[in-house]
Amino acid sequence: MSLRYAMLGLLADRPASGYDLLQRFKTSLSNVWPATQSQIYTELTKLADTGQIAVTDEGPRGRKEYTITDEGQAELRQWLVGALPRPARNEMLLRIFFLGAITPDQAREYLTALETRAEQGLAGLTGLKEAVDWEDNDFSNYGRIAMEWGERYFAMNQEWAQWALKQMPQRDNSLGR
Amino acid sequence: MSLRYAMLGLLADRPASGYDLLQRFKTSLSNVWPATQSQIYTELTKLADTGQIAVTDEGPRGRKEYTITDEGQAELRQWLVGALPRPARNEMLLRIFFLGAITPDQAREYLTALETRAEQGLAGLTGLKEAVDWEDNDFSNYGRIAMEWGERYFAMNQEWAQWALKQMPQRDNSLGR
DNA sequence: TTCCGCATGTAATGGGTTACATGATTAG
DNA sequence: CTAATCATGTAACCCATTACATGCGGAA
Repeated sequence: MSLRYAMLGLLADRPASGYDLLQRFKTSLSNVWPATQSQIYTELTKLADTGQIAVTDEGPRGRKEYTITDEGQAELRQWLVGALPRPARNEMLLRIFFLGAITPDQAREYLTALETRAEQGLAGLTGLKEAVDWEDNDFSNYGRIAMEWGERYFAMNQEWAQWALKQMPQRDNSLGR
Repeated sequence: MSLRYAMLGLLADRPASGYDLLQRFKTSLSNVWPATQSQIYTELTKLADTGQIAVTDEGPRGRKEYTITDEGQAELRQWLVGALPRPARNEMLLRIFFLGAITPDQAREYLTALETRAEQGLAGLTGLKEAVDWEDNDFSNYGRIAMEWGERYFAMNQEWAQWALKQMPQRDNSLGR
């Protein structure tokens, strides 16, 4: 349901083709709202049918460049000021609840993997932060705020995973699975 | 896809009917993996068909109590030691990217609402922590670890929202929408 | 006897993923 | 000429949500 708004949001920043949008989803939005090629083109057609975007240019290879319309802008704004989204499912946490079904060694492996991922995620974000050329516009400014969330999120996860490992019974020398 | 494992996980803890599972989803798992009544009953039928759970008792009003089978246990364990789940979509963050489409005042409202929710979420968890009677078994132990994640998560969100509000241009006195 | 809670099931719709399918341009 | 990239579109399947639909049992 939010895919359409993600697309409207990107098109509000600047006009783009389906292919362009796909690239932007792969880079800046991949961690936040992944979208497939299939989905993007299907949704573009729907949005054009309902008049929220319009083809404003055509290029080689059937390229169609879409621009957001006033109706689309209004729709986007309505979404942004609407009720808070309810938090999504969390598979990573769900697994935690059931770790009693595997051995403590295996459970520790899981927590260690989470710690590693958090560490790498943080490193990745730090790299990205330097790679991006931050401009002085809304999109960049709010992008930085989103990135700050990501950094804090990864840091929190790393610390939590370390804490959780300390809660576990240490060193299980039993053999076999 | 994870719903089946959530159900297997609960049934690994103890046998239950669809109705029982529904209650447990509503209480302990609602923040982590919400599930509807409809979904639970449909999935119970599938799991029974594939032999991962079995009806081990029947009660009044057509009540069927299900127990996890060895095959179900194996399936659950395989999920738990499998590849790390990829992080889910984050609508709350997605909105951040596009806040430039609304006024700074409206954007601040959004951030304030996030802060409030984090604060309340933290309070709710603290209350829950005291309400639950923590036993000395795996399910309780890992439940505590999951709860700790929740506390840290809400705290992080609250601090981040406060930080984000400080980044915003202060006090916009312009009129109009 | 009446209401609440227990208890189960199905159907329609929408969104997401994977796979299938095709073809034009451009750079080397 | 050939490979990589640009570029779009469709179909099948699965999962989740909402709504519909029914009925028993126990307590007041």
